[in-house]
Amino acid sequence: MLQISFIREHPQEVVNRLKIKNFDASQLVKQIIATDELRREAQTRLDETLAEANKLAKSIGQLFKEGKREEANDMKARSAALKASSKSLAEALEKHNDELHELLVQLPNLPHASVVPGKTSDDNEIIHTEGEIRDAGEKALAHWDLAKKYRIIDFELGNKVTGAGFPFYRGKGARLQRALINFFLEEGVKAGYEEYQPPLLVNEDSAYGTGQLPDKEGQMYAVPVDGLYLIPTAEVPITNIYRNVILKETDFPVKNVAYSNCFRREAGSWGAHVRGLNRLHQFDKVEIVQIRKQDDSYEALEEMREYVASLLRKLELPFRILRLCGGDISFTSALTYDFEVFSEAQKRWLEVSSVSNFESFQANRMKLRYKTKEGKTLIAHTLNGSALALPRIVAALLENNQTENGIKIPEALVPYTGFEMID
RNA sequence: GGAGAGUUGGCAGAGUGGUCGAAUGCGGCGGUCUCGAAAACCGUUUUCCGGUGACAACUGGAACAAGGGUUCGAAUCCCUUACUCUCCGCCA
Repeated sequence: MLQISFIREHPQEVVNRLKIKNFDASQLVKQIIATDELRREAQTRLDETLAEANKLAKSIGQLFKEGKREEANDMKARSAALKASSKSLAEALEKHNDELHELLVQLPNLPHASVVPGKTSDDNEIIHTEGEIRDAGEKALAHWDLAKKYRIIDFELGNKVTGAGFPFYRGKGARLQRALINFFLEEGVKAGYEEYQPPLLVNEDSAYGTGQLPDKEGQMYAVPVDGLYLIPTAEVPITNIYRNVILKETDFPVKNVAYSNCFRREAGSWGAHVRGLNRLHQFDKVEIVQIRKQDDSYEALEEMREYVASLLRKLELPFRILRLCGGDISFTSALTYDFEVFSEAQKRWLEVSSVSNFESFQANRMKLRYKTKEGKTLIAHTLNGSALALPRIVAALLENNQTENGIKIPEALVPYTGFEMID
């Protein structure tokens, strides 16, 4: 959510910058400013009425003490009238507040100056490519075939027990999952992140805080009887730690890493290109979250980008980094880097990580602030990134490392798996 | 799940209808003292929304778990919800 004060002072800039995201904000901004004006008027009138009522109540008390009962009773009548009008003013104010809020949440975050216009993912800029792409040859198997051949992931069994998109991992497949999770967490801790193990279900306030509600309600599994939601990413509980919090300067930088299962309904997004591990309803992911002061959040973003690159390097996977164009960047993000690894049997790039700076967009909605040395209270900046999501990493590891004798585990991972080959 | 008690400022903890945004202690910040530090002493210390004015300042309103109610007036009385604690039951 953008700050109302910013919109009020820079309406044209908001409209111009949102054009990069192919979002026509001109009407919305007009409505927001008009509603804000109504809201402030109502606030002023309510305050005046309440001020009078407060004064009156005080003098009534005084009169009672002095025994002037009759005068007091006269004033009571006036007070009652004030009460009625303050009530209707309060209702009007609340209505304006709600309306304003409803309008504000429709406005996407402003893109960073480096974000280029564009319509779709085809317009994303490839800013870095690294690693060797080998020709896996005609006989190369896709990961779903490899999974079956080595009996390490069982999709059919998942279908039977739960449904599509909920596979079983077994044997060395399960151990590979566990190894990757540990590897990612250990690397995160080494890089200065504090490890958290969050709840997998969150309440409505939390789902709202990071913007899953109301925008992406249909994407989350819900437990309505308890008012809870299954998290689509650890970002939700981890960022919500700081909901309604005012940090001190000395608390910075906040760097957290968390592993969680992630649950996504992915309604209506199934098809041939999402076979196997390419898209799941339940998957594993290690997430990094940073909270920064306003002046160094972009340094943090670059640091996170380099960190994610270092993970892929250690896993010896060929990857590239994209800077998302205005049309592909998310509603809440100001600047996003996507990481894709090349899957040699499918012969396509698979997105494995998304690293974003949300600037104050999330923090404003969550009321996450910090106090400067001078005593000013500012909205913090939030950033997060996958580091990393497992399924597509596993898909690429299986496909890229297949040999006649089995699947070779990258060296960096062997201490975690305890084996060098899946065979 | 049953019975009872509770939820106040960063923390501890007063406050049972008006003088309470809220005592006191601790912590934090600034200062005096000191070569420096500790101790002591002095001062200061929540947040949000408005208005005037604009690096300051002044001023109105709101918030004592959340929401609603009673009352001229609520931290204080009533109701609902959430959470915490104690005892019992159940249990990985």
